Order: sequence, then C-alpha cells, then structure tokens
Amino acid sequence: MSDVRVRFAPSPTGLLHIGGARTALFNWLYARHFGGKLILRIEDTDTARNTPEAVAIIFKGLRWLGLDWDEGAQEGGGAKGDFGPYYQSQRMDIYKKYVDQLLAVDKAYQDPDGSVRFRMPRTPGVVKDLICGEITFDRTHEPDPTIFRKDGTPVFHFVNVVDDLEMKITHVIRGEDHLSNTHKHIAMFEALGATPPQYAHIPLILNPGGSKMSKRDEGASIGEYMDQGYLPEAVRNYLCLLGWSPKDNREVIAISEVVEKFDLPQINRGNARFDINKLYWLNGEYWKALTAEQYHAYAKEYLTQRGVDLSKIDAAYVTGVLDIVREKIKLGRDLPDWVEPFFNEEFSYDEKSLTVTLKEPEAKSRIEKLSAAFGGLGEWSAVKLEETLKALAAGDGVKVGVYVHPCRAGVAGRAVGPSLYHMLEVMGKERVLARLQRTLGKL
RNA sequence: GACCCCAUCGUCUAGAGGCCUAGGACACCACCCUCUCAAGGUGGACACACGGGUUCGAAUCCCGUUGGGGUCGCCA
Repeated sequence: MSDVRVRFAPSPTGLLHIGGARTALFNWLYARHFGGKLILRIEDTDTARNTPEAVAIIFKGLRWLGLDWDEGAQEGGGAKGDFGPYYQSQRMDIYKKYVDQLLAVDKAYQDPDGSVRFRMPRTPGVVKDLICGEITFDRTHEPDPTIFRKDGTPVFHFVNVVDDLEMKITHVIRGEDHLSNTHKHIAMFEALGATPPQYAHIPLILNPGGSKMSKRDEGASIGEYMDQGYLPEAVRNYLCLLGWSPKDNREVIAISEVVEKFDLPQINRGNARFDINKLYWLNGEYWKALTAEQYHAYAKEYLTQRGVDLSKIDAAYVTGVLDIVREKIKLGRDLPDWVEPFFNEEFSYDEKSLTVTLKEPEAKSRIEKLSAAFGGLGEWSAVKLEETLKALAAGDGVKVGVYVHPCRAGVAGRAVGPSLYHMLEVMGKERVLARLQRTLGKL
C-alpha cells in the first residue's frame, strides 16, 4: 500500500460525460497501479442542477465501467473514509474557515460588494506537470480571482484546492482544460501554507468536429452506451486507448494488464478525437469473446429491457435463436431486430422479400416444392436441410440460391439473415411448415 | 485579443538521431470464401504541416511560421 491518494471529482450534471469517465478511469488506473486510494468527491456547489438523481447517474456509470473507489460518496447517500463529507455542498463551514484564514493574513481581501478575492502573487507561477512538463506563467497582469461570491458561496477554484488539501490528495489527474488555471491553485495551496499535490493534465477528448466534446455531442454520455448495448469492458478498453497505448500494436487488452503497465509519463500530450467506429469494432471483439452463458444472460436481459417478452417462449428456442443471431451483430442494440422474425409468427416482410423475391413468377411453385420436401423429412437438421435444398436445386439445374432466397423470405420475411439451414433447424419443422403456408396464402 | 498546450495516414497510435524506402488498428477499396448480410482471409490506397537551423545523418533536437485545441467567470 502506497501513500498515493487520487480523486475523481465530478459535478452532477445529469450524465456521466465520456471525458469525465476517462478521467475517472485514469485516476483509477493510477491508484490501482500504485496501490493507492481513489477518492470520489461530488462537486455540487452549483445547487441548481444538483439532484440525487444526477448523483446516482455518476455512481451508476462508474460501476458500469467497473471502476470502484476506496473513499468518498457512496450510493444511498452514505460515505466511506475519514475526510468527509464528500459532497462539497456539505462542506461550507470548512471553506469558510479557510477563507477566514486567508483574510487574516491578508492573502485575500474583501471587495466593496462583499465578495472575496484571492491576492495573486506577482511572482512567476511555475507548474510542474507530470505529463506536460514544467510550465511558467507570467502573472504580472493576472487578475485576483474571486474565491467567495457576494452571496457568500465559495467558488470552484477555491473549494477544489481546500478539498484536495483537506483530503490529503497527492496527485491530481484531470483534463487539460484545467492546465491554465493550475498555477492559481498552486498559489492558493502555498498561501494556505500547504504543499500542493502533483498535477497531471491529460489531453481532452474531442468530438469528430475537433472541439472539446460537450454534453450535447453524440456519444458524450456513458448512458448512451449502456442503452445501446455496448459492453462495459469494450468501452473501458476504448477509453484506455485514447491517450494511452500498450505500445505493442495490440488494441484489445485486459484491464488487469493496463493496470500493470499504466503510468503518467507515457500518456500522449495531444488531444484525441473520439471515433465511434473503432469503439464499435472493439465492442465486436468483446462480443465474440463472450462465453455462451455470458452472451445468453446479456442478450436476454437486454431484450427484456427492450420490452421483448421472452417468458412465454420456449427457453431452448430462445437460446437457439440467440446463438444463430450472435455472429451477425456486434452489440445489444441490433438484437431486437434480428430476433423479431423468429419470435413473432405474424412477422412482417421486408422490402426486398416483398418486391423482389416473392414477386418472382416461380416463387409460389418453389415454396410449394420446399413445403413438400420438408414435410417428408424424417431427420430435421441443418445438414439434412442443406442436402434437401441442394437436391431441389440440382433437380431444376439451378443454384441453391434460387431456393434459398424464397425460403428465407417465406419463413422469416427477410432477405437477409443468418445461415438459412441453421435458421430452419432452430425454428423446427412444424413452425417452418406453418410459416411457409402463411406466406403461400399471401401470394 | 493575451496566455498555455499540442502537431506522424481521414481517426486512434508505434516511433525517444542511423533499425523508417515510417509499423499496427479502425474506417475505405479490391479480391477470395459464400445461401443473403455480416464475419473471416488476402491484397491495396493513405501520414512525418511548412520553412530554417544543429548533425556525417532528423519523423525524432532547436528556432520560426501555420494549423488545431484550451484558459482567461462571482460555471464546474
């Protein structure tokens, strides 16, 4: 156990921002790599948008990503650790105490309107950043920042410093958007007679347009990934790759290995653009790696959440369908559509089936031949079905596709789908014959 | 506007002076496989922003330019 203490300090805005999630992840990785502690502090001084629901969204997002913390705010309003409260809204007395301390030694002063300003030192501000290196700021013209408003509430820069000091934070890992303000924070630490923590500013995540990812950008909220059926391990893996790399050309990498290799100096200094395509691909890799049990459980839960009632469907049929559909998709979002024609006897027919496949003059006779052949089948298996289709085609001197297409359309109403032979096998003889009859009735 | 950070394929990146006629991945294109769509396989196109230095030698070091991002709040 080391003395490393890092913190993640989100403000409840109603969503867990992807950039915030990555900051949380990097803090977590740093803490875990060095055997330190991760502290979760809720920065809710902006009372307007601070609601229990907004805080719950943060907890939910972090847990979904598999990030845990050792101290700080907990679900249900509780807290863990000796440096609480971990909600800034509950720490007003502490901030008051510290501002009085500054006032007493004239490191801060009161404005006529009642607000309090911090007296900026006019010496050069030196920031030694673990990622960006040493940066010196000229502060001869730096305005004195307000630290307490005229209404008596404290301002972010000040509470942030006080909390990091009080909570004995050793490393502050945060977005690069704070880099230019860091010298002010350091000055406040020093004015308070304390040693500032080590700072590390990580590059920003940019939207595809190239500017800082904002709440309104597509994909900005972790909640979207939960809803769309992304796997948390994949999202987490992708986030690791934004600004960090294992340096050996691998993309899919276990979190335990990232923990082992992670450190601040290797973090890239340039901003990274968010690329949903790569996340989508990565999700597919994790999707393929799921065990059958994990996949079934995930798929059933996702479908149930989407309002698909699986309780009335034969359990073996459900898993059979899930199995053949799996290789077609990369995430949960696509499940409902792929599964629909299997579970609904009143399935609809897609555009191509309707206007092309079933419109062919021979469609009817072919489906009739298929029905007849299927009806006479003793063993109902993919292999046998394949033989049957091929024999039918050979008899007519045509390619199997000639029979496959109307069959798929007749049995599922779709021009595309999983392997037809496996579809038929899973559906079972009775269902297949009934469906072909239904289609025939529509021709 | 001032200040700060950054700069390798469209995107994420490998590269820490010779191993680079710059490697990988996503996306893209072609072909193969094939019952459709995917997946998979093979191959292809695609980058060191520009200009000066330093050096025997620069993607790698220095300076400048340009470009991008960020910060300058009584938002966090």
